[in-house]
Amino acid sequence: MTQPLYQVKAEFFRTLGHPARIRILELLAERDHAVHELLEQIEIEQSNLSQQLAVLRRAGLVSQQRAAGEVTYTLALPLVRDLLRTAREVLLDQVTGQGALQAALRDSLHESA
Amino acid sequence: MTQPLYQVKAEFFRTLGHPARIRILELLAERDHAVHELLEQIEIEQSNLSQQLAVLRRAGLVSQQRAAGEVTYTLALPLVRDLLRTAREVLLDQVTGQGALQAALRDSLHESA
DNA sequence: TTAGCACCTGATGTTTTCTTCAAGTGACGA
DNA sequence: TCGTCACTTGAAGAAAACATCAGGTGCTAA
Repeated sequence: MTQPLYQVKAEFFRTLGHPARIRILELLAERDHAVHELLEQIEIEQSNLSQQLAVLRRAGLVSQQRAAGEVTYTLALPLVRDLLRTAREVLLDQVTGQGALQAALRDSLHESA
Repeated sequence: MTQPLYQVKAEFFRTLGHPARIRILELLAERDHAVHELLEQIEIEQSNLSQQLAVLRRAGLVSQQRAAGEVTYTLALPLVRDLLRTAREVLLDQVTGQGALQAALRDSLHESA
């Protein structure tokens, strides 16, 4: 019944691996949002948004609460903010090519190049 | 031609969203590994491993170098180590239920509960 | 130059994920 | 109670990702 750890991790990352879901999480990282607010920011159909929110709910990444006739979503795991920030850093690193540069530098320490 | 940022991010996370690829990255986070070494640790077929390595290569997450008749893979972006660590923290947070607890605590600061 | 090891690639059938549509629920005001 | 607003759910076809197989490349050593 217990899944291997690397499978849980993979599933977790796959949950983040969707444009709409990333946008949702980034918006929620700023502040809580009602569904209709998310809908304004993200150009997908309402029912599709609901589906994606359901995926995030099932994964335990967001939680919802109903109030004043609207449903508001919250980031269930505050640490996700850090994860998103780190991911941005990785992508920045990749884009500026510093990744390759650092690797080359590191190699030059124990190669004769 | 230029893809929206959230799509790039989603693609990035999707690349991490596979059990074998996660294992590869975690092994490479420890130290460089030759393909046959990876094969010993991960229970998939050789050709499948190659496919997954190709995915990681295309995504720019790993790089390969040939030496002494074997191909060795390296983590191309050192920051990926941090990302994997943060992801572990998030999952730990989720599992211990501290996510919900922290959220409740945070809420209790500006609600009257 | 041939053999063999280490690894990569392309094609193919299968599973999974996505999007969309249609129908459904639940709270609230008229 | 009826309608409506805000949102969710289920089903189904389309698209993407996977695993596997067969064949291929490149290096090394005999």
